[in-house]
Amino acid sequence: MHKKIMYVCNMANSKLYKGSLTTIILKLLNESEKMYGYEMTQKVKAITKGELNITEGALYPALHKLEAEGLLDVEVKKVDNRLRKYYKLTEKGNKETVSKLEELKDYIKTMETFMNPKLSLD
Amino acid sequence: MHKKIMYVCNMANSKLYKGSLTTIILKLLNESEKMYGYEMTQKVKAITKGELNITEGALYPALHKLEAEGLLDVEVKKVDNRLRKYYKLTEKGNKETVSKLEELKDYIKTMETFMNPKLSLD
DNA sequence: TTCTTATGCATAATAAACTTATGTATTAAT
DNA sequence: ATTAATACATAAGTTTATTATGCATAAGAA
Repeated sequence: MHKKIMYVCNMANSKLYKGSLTTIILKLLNESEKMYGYEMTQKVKAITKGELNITEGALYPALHKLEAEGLLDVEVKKVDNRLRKYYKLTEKGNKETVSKLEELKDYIKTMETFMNPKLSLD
Repeated sequence: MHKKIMYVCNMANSKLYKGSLTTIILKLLNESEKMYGYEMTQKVKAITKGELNITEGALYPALHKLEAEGLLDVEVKKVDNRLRKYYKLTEKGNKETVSKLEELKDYIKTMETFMNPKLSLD
């Protein structure tokens, strides 16, 4: 291994508020039917124009956890002599996706209410 | 102590995305000039109509940390024979408030972009 | 052809930021 | 008289991320 610093460009980081990652994964799979881990990191980067960077150290354990909870199914494939683990939502996963998306929407609405309060409650 | 279960009504919880609390505190002090801890928990509850409940176990350590970082100043007062620790923003705290609010706005914008992508990037 | 970057997975150590569960103490309400 | 509200605090444990590695193949640049 001749790796020196493989993390050079960490770009003033992307502040992932803890708790969002699971929702992000579920949302991706809700749209794409099936995806593999690396693909998710690239897609998130593309959609958010580089503002959100999912680290692999967070992503893979999160995927394993979701699988263990029965929210995801896995299917391993070999492409170009490299492994890919394709994940897709189970039925349980679909339900959880709905509630997680609802939860995020509520959170955003709440925080916006908080940031721009309509009436002062002093 | 005759305390049995003081946490009974935990109300389907309030999902505070980790990382938001500091921003919330700074925003409160940015508007109210000076506040004490318990007052913050009540105000947040009121503004968000009970959707956000700051727990004391999170709040007080957070306040101590912000003070240690020089973002807050403290002034202890005795009201009705009970202590109150009034916090207010320092100059450094004012600057941090601006950047934290900016950061939250960016996060919300990014997540909205992610939830409602304008163009499909498949 | 050799080095680097990109693709693709994984995990251990650490840190941050919470929740949960307590503890103390005074005042107000039932 | 007991409970609820006000007001602080902290320790233990959990969750969830970052940082730092590790392995392996393929593609591209030097």
